[in-house]
Amino acid sequence: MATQLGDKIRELRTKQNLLLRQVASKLDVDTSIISKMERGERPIKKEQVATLAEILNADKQELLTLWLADQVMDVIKDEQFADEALKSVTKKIKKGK
Amino acid sequence: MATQLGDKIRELRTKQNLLLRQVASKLDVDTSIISKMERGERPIKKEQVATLAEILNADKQELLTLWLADQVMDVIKDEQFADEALKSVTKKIKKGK
DNA sequence: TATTGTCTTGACAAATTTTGTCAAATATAC
DNA sequence: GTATATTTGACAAAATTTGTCAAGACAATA
Repeated sequence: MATQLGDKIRELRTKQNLLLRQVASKLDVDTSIISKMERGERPIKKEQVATLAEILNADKQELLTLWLADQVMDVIKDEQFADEALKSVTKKIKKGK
Repeated sequence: MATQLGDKIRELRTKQNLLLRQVASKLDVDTSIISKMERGERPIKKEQVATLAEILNADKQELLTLWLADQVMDVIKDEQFADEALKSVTKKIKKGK
């Protein structure tokens, strides 16, 4: 249930002594949503990742990569042939597309 | 837009001289749905893949892997950091999960 | 060209899922 | 204890997905 990006955001936020409420207002969502995002209970929108990077002074590219990894993980978790499918996709994107 | 699984299904179906209508009735969906599935215009449900394998005398595992690869591809297509995210996920599932 | 059979397309409403909002419950600090 | 911060769950609104259907396009054949 936990996500890489959620964990990272919580880590960044607490290290900077920011309250959920403070991040929430800047992101323009309810406090409960941020709480759930950090704990992987609610998905984080891609556009929100960029905003979060600004709020938390983090590297946008790094957060976006974590976000994408979470998306992929969500699809392959509990899947028997995950490794083979991942290999196939990796190969495919390496050539051009 | 095209999918690996859709292409495979069409290939299997036509090689066996089966009509959309025939596959549709066995799968219990409208003809138009199969048409769209084959061309990647409609997603294929995981449960349907198993049924399709039976109908088309194909290897269930192979089709399921194609299905999963399509799911992953759907998430990472157009993504700038796809390669890095895939690498990260691959590493993560290799150690136990 | 008309006819027949196959496949494709688009529109539509029903069903499902996702989303935000809110209040109450819980936890943490003082 | 009080006060502040976070979590939880319920709920309706909004958005997306789903199946159904009829009409259109296409191909072969007479």
